[in-house]
Amino acid sequence: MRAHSQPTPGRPTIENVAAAAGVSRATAARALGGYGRVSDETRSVVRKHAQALGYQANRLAQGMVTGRTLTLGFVSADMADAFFGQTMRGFTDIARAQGYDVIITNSEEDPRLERRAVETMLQRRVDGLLLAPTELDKVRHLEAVLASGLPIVQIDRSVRGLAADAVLIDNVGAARDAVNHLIERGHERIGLLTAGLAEGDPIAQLDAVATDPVHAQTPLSRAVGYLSALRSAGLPVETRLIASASSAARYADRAEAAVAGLLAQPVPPTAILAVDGALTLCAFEAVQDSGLRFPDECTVLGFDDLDWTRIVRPRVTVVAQPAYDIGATAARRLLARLAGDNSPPQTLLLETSLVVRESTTSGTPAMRRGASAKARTRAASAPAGR
Amino acid sequence: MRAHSQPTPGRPTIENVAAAAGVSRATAARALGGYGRVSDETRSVVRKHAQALGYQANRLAQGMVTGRTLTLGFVSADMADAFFGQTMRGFTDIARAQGYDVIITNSEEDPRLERRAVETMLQRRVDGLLLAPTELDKVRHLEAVLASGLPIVQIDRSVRGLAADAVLIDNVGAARDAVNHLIERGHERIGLLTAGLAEGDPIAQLDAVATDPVHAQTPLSRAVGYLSALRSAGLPVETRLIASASSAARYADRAEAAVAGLLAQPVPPTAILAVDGALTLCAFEAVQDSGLRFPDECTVLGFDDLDWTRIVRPRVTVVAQPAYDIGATAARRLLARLAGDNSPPQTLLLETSLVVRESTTSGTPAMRRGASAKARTRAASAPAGR
DNA sequence: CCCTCGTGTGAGAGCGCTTTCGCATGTTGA
DNA sequence: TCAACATGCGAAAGCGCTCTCACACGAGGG
Repeated sequence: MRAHSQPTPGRPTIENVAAAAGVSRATAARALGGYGRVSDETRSVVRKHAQALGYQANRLAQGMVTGRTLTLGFVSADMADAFFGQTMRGFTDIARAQGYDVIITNSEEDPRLERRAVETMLQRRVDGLLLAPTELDKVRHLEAVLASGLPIVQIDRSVRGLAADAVLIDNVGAARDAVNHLIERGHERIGLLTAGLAEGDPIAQLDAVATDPVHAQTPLSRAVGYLSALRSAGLPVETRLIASASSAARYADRAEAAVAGLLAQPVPPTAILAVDGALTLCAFEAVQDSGLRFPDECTVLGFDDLDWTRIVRPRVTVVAQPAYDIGATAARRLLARLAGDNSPPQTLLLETSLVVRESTTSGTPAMRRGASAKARTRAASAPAGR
Repeated sequence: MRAHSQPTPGRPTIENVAAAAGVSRATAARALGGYGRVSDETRSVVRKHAQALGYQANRLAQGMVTGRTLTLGFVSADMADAFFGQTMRGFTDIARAQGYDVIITNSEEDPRLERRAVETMLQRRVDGLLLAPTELDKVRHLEAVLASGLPIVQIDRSVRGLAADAVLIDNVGAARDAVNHLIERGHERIGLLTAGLAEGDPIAQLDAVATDPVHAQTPLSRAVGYLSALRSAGLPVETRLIASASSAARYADRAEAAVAGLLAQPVPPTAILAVDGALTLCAFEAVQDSGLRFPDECTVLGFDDLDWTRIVRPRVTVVAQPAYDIGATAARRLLARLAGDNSPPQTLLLETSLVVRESTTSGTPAMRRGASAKARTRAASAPAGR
């Protein structure tokens, strides 16, 4: 009763097209799919009828039989974030050019959500997966994914021991360069605003991270660069110049409180390095509200070249990440894997650039205060050695 | 040869699970899918084996037979844009909570790309579609989509005569409120930075838009609100106070040139209303570079409450759009349609808020210059009447 | 003139799943 | 004790497509 009274309950199928064109299903499929052999005449007839019927191939069915869905998955941390927004754009631009569409989800930096997201991607039979991993260790579920033959490309961070490509920046080097720039400008008392440090001695933690900074949370790798630059320059490393927002409430009040702590010291830093976009914003606001003259008494050098850093006056020197290129490069890597490239996993480090602006060059640099601060500092605390 | 020697060429199927559990395919499917009748014991046995095998249901196959893919499509204009980023977030958050994943594409405001994107979504058999339409007229392809039974929800703009839900803001009202705020603060010479006006008399164009501002490009609807506020207040409307970036290179140099034109006038405006996030940024930078004192000699009131508007000093008064809520509301609307709601199409107008900051309240308002400017203006140009 | 070959086409299997239908049980009420 | 029914399960169809295989046909070589 229900079976045959609805000849076209939904959308036209290739069967309908074939019937209209007076050929078999197989021929119609060949004509539209562009494979096998079909005469030119048949092809154009079939196409005409497909057009007339408004036929749209069912990609689910195609995927079932070919085993390819022409779909990629992207497990981002937060797609409303500027960095990931740019990355997504780069990724989808390249993917689309090759006929791939992208399913995008947020992990919100929550391992449970990430795991669920990856499962969904598997169920949807994506051809490849882009991932900003939340956990950098003991990630058996990702290894299982790779084992099943699904290529993964990581961005922004990279899981230790996972045999998957990664597209990153040189976090340690970028932070080191930034701090060196501050040192060249005469700063000797440089604060750090990072995220994800646990309770206890931050320097010990960072030295632990330093043994393998590539497989660390981004803010910590950058913190390692900060430390390294100070040490190379022979500057003392002070625990109380290191502030960290808990990674849980990373972008919230914790960061504000952390910076406030830095600035409320008897001898505040003359510069603060903030290691991601949100923290940079936070540091800038804190300095602005602290009563210290920006940038003369205390300046900020941040990560991520967001709009506001070049809008405020004086403008803010930042480490710019090639976010779009990270996405684009990751897409190309993934597509290469899909095309059969099975060379050993690569970790690509993209170039960052230090965008020097007035916050670190304008007017009187912090040298004057820096010098006096330095004297007091030396007296107050023993140089933090190794 | 190839047929049976590879028992598990890819991932385990429900057949494998059934075999392992010693039941039929049908029973295994029932146990895992949570439909039909299965004994508790069988269910747990099947689940155990599914777990052990790492079974992941094939959503393609499920989609084929059920006709539902649990996938939604989102044709955004530019996912790297802050407004759309927030909207996406709201949309996906709500969708995911109901088990839906989202395929996201950019139209780049290009009708051709939009059309192709919509086609892809159809081929992928999405259950519903979210769209920021690029063309607001003669959109037969969207009508065809609706006719095929696929629900569409529009955001940010709305196609004339399309029987689909839309989640928008009251652009005219928001702009009018903004301009009224400026007028209350004593401004009488208010410039407009919009986009998408063609060559020729801008006022005539806007009056045409005013007959149906809901189905107009967002910047133009807001321009209509600007005009309306000026007229209600009895202020003259001057063509040369209206600047427009071409919609093609909307966010590029054209906008800069347009603002520069505004500011280079013998008697520049004391305030500029910029009708979207990018234009606001542009206007702010232009004023900053113009030599005019901001905000005393010339201030800016913008759309979209982006980071920088509250970072710069003095901070900038803006019309804030509830971008996240737009996405979330649209998702709820779409899900309601999927749940069977077939009431007549709704157009939901979400509330904007005027975030008043120092750019329009600080220090000496522009009244002083405004007064003298007014005198000169009246002399120089006839009041632009209807 | 027959055999081979290339070309275009159709028949049919099968991708992994859901869902209907019917059958074999076990349970209940008269 | 037997009809009536609920319960759990398996067989099999079918979603829309791709792709292998076989077949029909005409052209060309021996």
